[in-house]
This record gives sequence, structure tokens and C-alpha cells, in this order.
Amino acid sequence: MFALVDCNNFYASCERTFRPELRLRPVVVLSNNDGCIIARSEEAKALGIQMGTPEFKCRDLLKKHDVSVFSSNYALYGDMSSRVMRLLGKLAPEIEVYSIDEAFLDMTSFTRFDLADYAGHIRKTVRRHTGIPVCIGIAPTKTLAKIANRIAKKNPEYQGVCVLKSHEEIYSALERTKVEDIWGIGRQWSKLLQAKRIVTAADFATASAPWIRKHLHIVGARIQAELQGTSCLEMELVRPAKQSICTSRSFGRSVSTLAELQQAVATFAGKCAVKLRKENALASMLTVFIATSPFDESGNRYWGTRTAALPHPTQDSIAILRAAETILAGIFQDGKVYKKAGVIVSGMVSKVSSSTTLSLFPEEEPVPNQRDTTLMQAMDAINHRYGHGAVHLASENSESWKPSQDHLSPCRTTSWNDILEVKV
DNA sequence: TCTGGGGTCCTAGGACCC
DNA sequence: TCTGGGGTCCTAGGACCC
Repeated sequence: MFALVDCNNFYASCERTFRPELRLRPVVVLSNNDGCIIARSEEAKALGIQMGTPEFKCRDLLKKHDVSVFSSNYALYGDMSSRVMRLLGKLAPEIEVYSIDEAFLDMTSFTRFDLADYAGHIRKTVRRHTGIPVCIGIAPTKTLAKIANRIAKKNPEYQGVCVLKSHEEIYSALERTKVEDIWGIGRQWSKLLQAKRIVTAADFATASAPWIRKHLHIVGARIQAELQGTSCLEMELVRPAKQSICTSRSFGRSVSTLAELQQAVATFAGKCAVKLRKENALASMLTVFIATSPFDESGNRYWGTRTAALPHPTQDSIAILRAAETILAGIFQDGKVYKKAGVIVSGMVSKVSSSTTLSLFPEEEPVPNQRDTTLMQAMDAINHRYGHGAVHLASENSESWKPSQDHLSPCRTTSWNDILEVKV
């Protein structure tokens, strides 16, 4: 049996934990750049505020109902998440951290006990220790546990816990779940399925297996088997190594000059290098992209992207920044109004792997030396001790393109300075 | 005026190998 | 008229997740 523990309205709940006066009040959290609504408390949902709505489109509604609005504070959410996960890890023998606000627990060893009781205990414990409300779904497969969780969330009479065990319980849960609400079925496949009169999860579970295999491929076939109670998705206890790392942002204002883009791209490249070192990986390829607004109607849209091989697999900020600057120069077009840029590192090589390919022309591309490694270690150590951004490369600079964050809450769990600023 | 960020997996097709 | 069998690697595109 698998349990899926999912935090309720996670980002909104994190903000509310430190603002108890906002309990029972509508709260929303905005995406980066204060662009879209990405989290809503139950009260905000009740006002009809939709997920993903641009903030400017519901500004009046937010104001009218005195909704508390927050910029996203990922330092806070990340830290709150690790508290919740650490706790869950103590409450079950095996845990798979599936996302920032979700975890699967292996409940196999609890099946002789009352699962619903134990899930209730988990809920109370997490709430008491972290302040975060969670819902729990338990079932014989991960996909069914997702469905159980959804039922627990949508129906208050379940008190946050739903266990699907018998065939009857499972089938009736499938009948009341729409096909687009199944984990792994997105918009495109829903459309296709509905056109075939496959409307509920029960329809999907009993649909023609060859047809599913043909049109939804192996992924769809697996979902069908999971709905029928055959577990295809195992617990993943260790997170697989990342295959790519991306840092990208929309700009707080329009950017047109190469110099400004260089600052932004250098900053993203630097962040990618830090993430690489954290992941203990070397990248062998680098992609840079720059883009105008996708909503631009002037006919002057542009999406420029280019990928290049790095001379050596590396995690060195300086090498990555240099390569990124060269790529940027190649895709930059004058006269465009840029709104977004990003850097992606890929082609990962494990740092311990000895099979690093050396350059064909070493005299042109000197092999990275020990000094570079030591320098990066020193930079990381200083930033760890004195706070993010205490030292950085000179070309990293967020002055001109900085995303707007007008409603940012303090980092109360990760920054001493922010705690001192809390009014008593 | 204002519209997020970061990932994975799978398939098909083309190129290549013996 | 008839033209094998078994592979790998890479990329682009499409689907999905949070």
C-alpha cells in the first residue's frame, strides 16, 4: 500500500503559518515577477480566483475582498518543505519525496493496523510540528493513492484521509473521478479520451487495452494497469541525478541592449554553476535562450536559442559564464524588446566518473586546474556563511532586469536578519 | 501597462554499425 | 521476380508533472 501525503495549498499555508491572523482569510501567492496566481487558500478559491490567472486580471477582485497577496518566497517554501519531509521520514519506513509539497510513503508494513487511524496520526503530527495542513490518500498503487488523496481533499467529511482498499471502494472512487483528474492524463489526452466517450477513471480502467497502448503509448498503458490495481510505479527512494539544470527569469521590465542581456545571462549562468556544484555534477553542454514577450502583438517576436558543447565537462562558474556570453552574442538581435532569458546546462557527467573526454586541442582550451576548483569552493563557502550573493563574479548583476517582488514576506526560517525584522 | 519556473519521459525517424 | 536481421545513438517534437 502507498500513501500520498500532499500539503494543502502549500505556498499559501507556508505564508499563513507565520501570520496566524490570516487563518480563515483569503490568501494568494504570486509567481515570480508577481505575474500569475500560483497558490490560493480555500477562502481565495471560494472567491472564484482561478489557478494561473494573471494578477492584473483579478486585481479588482483581490482588492474588493481584501485578499492577502504574497510574492513567492522560495527560500521559505523550500525550508518548510524539508521540515515536513523530515518529519514524514520519521513516521514511515520509506519515503519518496515527489515534489516540494508531496511525498509517497510505503505503508506495506502497516497493513495489519488501521491505516486510516495511522494516517490521522500523521496529519496531526505534521500540523502540530510544522503548522502545515496535509491530506493523505492510501491505496494499492501510486495512481490510486493520488485519486484517494484528491477525494480526501475535496470532501471535508473525510477529515483529510481516504483509504481505498477493497474492489468496491476502488471502483466507486474511479466512477467519481473524471478522466482529466487522473495523474498522468493531461489536456491533450483528456480531449482524445472524451471524444472516445471515455469520461471517468472507471471508463479508462475498463477501456480497450490495445487502443490505450496504441494512442497513449506505454505511459497510458501503465496508468491503466495502475488504476486496475496492478502497481507499475515503484517507490523511488533516492532522487536520480539531474540530467539538466535550468535557470531562467522573466524581466521586471523590457530589456533591449546586449549589455543588459549579458548581465542577466551571466547571472543565470552563475546560478546554474552553483546548482551544478551542489549536485556534484559536471555539464558538457550549455544552452542560452532569449525571448520577447509571447503576448507581443507587434509582429516583432523572437525566440533565440543555441546550444554549444563546453570545451570540457565543467562546473566552474567562470568557464560557464564565458561560454554563455559567446552563445548570447551569437543569438542576440538588435531592435527586439526582450522579456525573458535563461541558461540550461546539460550532458551531465558525474564528478567521480574518470572517463572525462579531453579536448582535441588542449593548447587552445586549457584543462581546468586545481586553482579554479579551489576558487569555486571558496566562493561557495563564503556565500554559505555570509549569505547568498555575498561574493559573486563581477559580470553577474541583477540591477537592470530584476524581477519585481512587491509583496515578499521575510525569510523567517532561513535568515537571521529577517527574524530580527519581525515586529513584536 | 501588467501573463512563472523547472523538470522528465517517450516516440519516430534518420544516421550509423556489423 | 526475387533484395536480411539485429542493433545503437542522436535529435526534434509532443506529452506529461509540480
